Amino acid sequence: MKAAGREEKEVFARYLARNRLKRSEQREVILDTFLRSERHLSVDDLLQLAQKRRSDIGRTTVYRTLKLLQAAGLAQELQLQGHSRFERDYKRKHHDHFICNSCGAIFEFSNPEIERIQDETAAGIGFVIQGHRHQIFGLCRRCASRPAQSEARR
Amino acid sequence: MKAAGREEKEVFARYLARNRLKRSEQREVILDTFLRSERHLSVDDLLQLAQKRRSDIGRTTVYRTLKLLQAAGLAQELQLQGHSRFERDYKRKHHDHFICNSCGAIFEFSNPEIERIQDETAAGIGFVIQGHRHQIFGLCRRCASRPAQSEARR
DNA sequence: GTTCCTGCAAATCCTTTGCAAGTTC
DNA sequence: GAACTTGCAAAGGATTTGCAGGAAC
Repeated sequence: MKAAGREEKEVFARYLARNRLKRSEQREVILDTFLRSERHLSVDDLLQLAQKRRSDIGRTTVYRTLKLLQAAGLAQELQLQGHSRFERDYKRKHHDHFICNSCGAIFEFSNPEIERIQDETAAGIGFVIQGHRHQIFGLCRRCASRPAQSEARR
Repeated sequence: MKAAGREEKEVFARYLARNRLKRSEQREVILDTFLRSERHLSVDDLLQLAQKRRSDIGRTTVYRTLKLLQAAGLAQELQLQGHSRFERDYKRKHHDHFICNSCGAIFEFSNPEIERIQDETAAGIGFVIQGHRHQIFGLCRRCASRPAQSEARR
C-alpha cells in the first residue's frame, strides 16, 4: 500500500502552504502513521508508532502536529474520561461512540434521529449548536460475556 | 431556609456510617454549600463558597469530599472541556447538557426518544450500557444574539 | 486510644511553552 | 539568510498523595 490517505496528505500540504508553514519529515511520518492506523489513537500510541519509523520523533512534535491536523480538518480529538484520543476526520460523516469500560474498545455509531432531536431541542431554546459529544460507556459484547476478567488497558 | 437537602444529608450520614467514616464540620459545610447552590459548580466555585463559611477549608478536602458525594450518589461529575463541574445527582432524573461556549452557561435537557434509540443501538451490538455523556456545545440564546462580545468565563 | 480527617507541600499526569540548534524555503 | 521546526527541559494546570497534627468515635 502506497497511497494511504493520498487525499488527506494533499489537504495537509495545502494547509501548510496556506499558512506559510513548512513541511518536515516528522510531520509526514506522523501524518502517515496516523492515517494508516484504523484505531482511535492516544498521543502515546501515535508517538510509539511514529517512533518505530523515526526513533527521534519527540512527544512535543506529536502534540504539535496533532493540533495542525485538527486545524486542517484531518483529525478530531475524542476527549474520554481522563485522556484524549484522536481519530480521522476528513470526509467522515459525523458519528458518536460506544466505549468499553473493560477493554477500551471504541465503536462508532450514528443516528440521524438523535441528531434531529438534538437540533429541534436546541432550536427550542434558541441555542446555536457548534459541536457535541455523545459517548456511551459500558461493556462491549465480548467483555460483557466474560465477566470479571481482564481489567481496562487504557 | 433550614432544611436544604435534608434527605441528601441523611443519605450522606448513612453512607459515612456504612463505611465507618466520620463526620466532620468540613464535610458538612461542603455538602450544605453544594446542596444550596443551584449551579453546576467547579471545584473552585465550591471551595470559594465553602470558605465563606469556614475560611480554613482546604482545596484537598473539597476534592476528597466530592469523591465521597459521588460515591454516595449525591453528586455527579460533568467532565467538560478542560475541567470538571459537579451537579446534584440524588433522585434527579437523567438529563444531558447544552453548554454555552461563550458565557459558560449550562442548560439541561432530556429526551426519552434519544434514550430509547441509544438503548436499541446498544442492544444491537450487544453492548451493555453503564453510563453516558451527551453534551452539546454552542451559543446560548443570549450569546448568539450579541455576537462578538465577552469571551468565555470558564 | 484508635481510627479517621485535614491542610500543606510535594508528587503526578497530561499538555504547553521557552529556547538553542537544525531545517526548509 | 529569514522564518519555521524540533527536542529537551522547564513550566503549567488540575488532581492526588504522603504525612504530621488534630478531631471523631
